[in-house]
Amino acid sequence: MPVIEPYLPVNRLLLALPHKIRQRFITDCEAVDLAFAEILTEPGERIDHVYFPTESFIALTKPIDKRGNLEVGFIGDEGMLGISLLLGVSISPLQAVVLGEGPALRMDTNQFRRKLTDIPALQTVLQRYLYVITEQLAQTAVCCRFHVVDERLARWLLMTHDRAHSDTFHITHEFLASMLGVRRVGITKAASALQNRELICYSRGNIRILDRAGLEAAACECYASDHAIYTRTMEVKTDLRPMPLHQPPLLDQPIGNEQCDTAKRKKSEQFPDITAGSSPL
Amino acid sequence: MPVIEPYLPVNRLLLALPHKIRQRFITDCEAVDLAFAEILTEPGERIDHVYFPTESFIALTKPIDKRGNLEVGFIGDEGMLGISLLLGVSISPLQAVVLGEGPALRMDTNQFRRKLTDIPALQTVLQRYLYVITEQLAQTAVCCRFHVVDERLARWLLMTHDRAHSDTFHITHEFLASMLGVRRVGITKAASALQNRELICYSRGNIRILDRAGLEAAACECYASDHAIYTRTMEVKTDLRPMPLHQPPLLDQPIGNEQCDTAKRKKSEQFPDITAGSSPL
DNA sequence: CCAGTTATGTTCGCTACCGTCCAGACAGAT
DNA sequence: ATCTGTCTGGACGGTAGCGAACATAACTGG
Repeated sequence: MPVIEPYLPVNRLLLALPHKIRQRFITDCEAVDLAFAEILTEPGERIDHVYFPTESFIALTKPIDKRGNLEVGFIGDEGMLGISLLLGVSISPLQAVVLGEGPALRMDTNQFRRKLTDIPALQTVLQRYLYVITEQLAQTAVCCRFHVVDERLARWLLMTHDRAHSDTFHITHEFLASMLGVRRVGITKAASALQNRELICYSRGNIRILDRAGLEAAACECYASDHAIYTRTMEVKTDLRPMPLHQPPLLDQPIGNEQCDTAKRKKSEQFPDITAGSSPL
Repeated sequence: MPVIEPYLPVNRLLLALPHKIRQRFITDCEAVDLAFAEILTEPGERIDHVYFPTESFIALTKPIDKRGNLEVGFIGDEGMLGISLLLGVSISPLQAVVLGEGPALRMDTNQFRRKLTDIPALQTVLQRYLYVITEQLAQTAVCCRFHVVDERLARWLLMTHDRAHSDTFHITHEFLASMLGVRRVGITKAASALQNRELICYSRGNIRILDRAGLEAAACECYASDHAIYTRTMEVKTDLRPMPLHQPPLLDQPIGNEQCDTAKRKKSEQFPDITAGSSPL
């Protein structure tokens, strides 16, 4: 029984904008449909558009010496792709690949930079979002070092569930393996374990979340950490009118591609689903 | 024969400032001496001061469920501690612990925020620096996942060498183990291997770099990546007069502590020592 | 110079994951 | 109905790192 929450298909970062400005911003965006496995940015290449997923979601991955990739970040309707423009750098640091097909809003880089200048509240919310991203990167490093595949897989499934707006989604073991930086067999084994515990069921790439609370218990504490940091940082109700600062000249010289705790939470209500429309920033 | 480069003991980020402004900035700082193993910030706590190391250097670490720490970032005279203030967040995301004792410049948080508003060039250079940090976090995640202790140790020694302004420094195996997130035994083994190859020599915490080029060959490509990203991002000669933007309200509510390829480079001259005074931003 | 502390070296069995290969199972196309 | 490609499951030996314990060695302060 898939329980699909009623929600507004809008990016939640944009909910921080005053209503009229938000409407204007959205109409200035182009509505696009992202296709599964589509690559939106490559590391070292120029960013042409920023993306605000609404029902789609995106993985940020870092390629590594022929041994495959490692996912280091998730972007769903709680985030955006292209945040480095906030720092005046229009070169993508990472690869961005579409994990969940669906609609997104996108905007031309130059227009986005003008919006940043014009809309203080946008800048504020994106600065906080960037802070969250850096926290998540550090969390990912720790997770990769200390946690076993089973826990990491559970975390991954939860993060996907949060952004998929559905209890089912399509991801093969092979794909999962490249996200987590392990062998496909490792995923098969870990996924079997989760299936035996009746937390998920899957077949030929179709995954269904059966027991979300159980999955949260099976995941490492990194999931809870990420969640806590997001809500703590983004949901602070402060006035979004800032003091004047400056915007730097854009750094956009394309470069080569050569670049290379929480105590275990007891109950799921400690982690309100960030996909629920319940918590506007 | 330790070769100590002649250099100006000033933080290199500040070299991006026009001379007079830089002098004023430095006189507005407090000169402090950092002691080994001193903890400057704890995750989740308020940032009181920002630090610009000149001859000291600092590790950014993330504590993890009782299994110890993991270092996710280095701060020497090429960087600063407290960069999250640039995003309007005065809560430290990470723990900062002094690795190399020595002098640093520090400034009160509020004064620093005023400086950010007043000095466009400062904001610009720090935005780029933050971009570099995020890249390094992603690199660290990948490194932790894919590379063996020997390579990671070599990388760590190189990064320390870059910031220590000396061929010798003091770090015990125990301490190193907590930085790399491995057992002390693992460090002992890896360090013995490096010593047998006559790349380093050490005794009771005193480490001396004997063969820097050899160490670079022994390290994973992450070292080269980090280096390349730093120089690419920071050394672009652009005009540092920006367009007007805004500064957000400060987010400073303290929170609990519960939070939890480059082709292998052939020659060392591809990696000019970033500690050399040679490359002002 | 002895005793206590700190730093390093070594060993044991154990586990998670590796690289590789093969086998079955299912879905859609011909 | 067979074929073909995709997806999943299982098995092989090999290795890096774990946890725990113990053994030196060097420095430190009486």
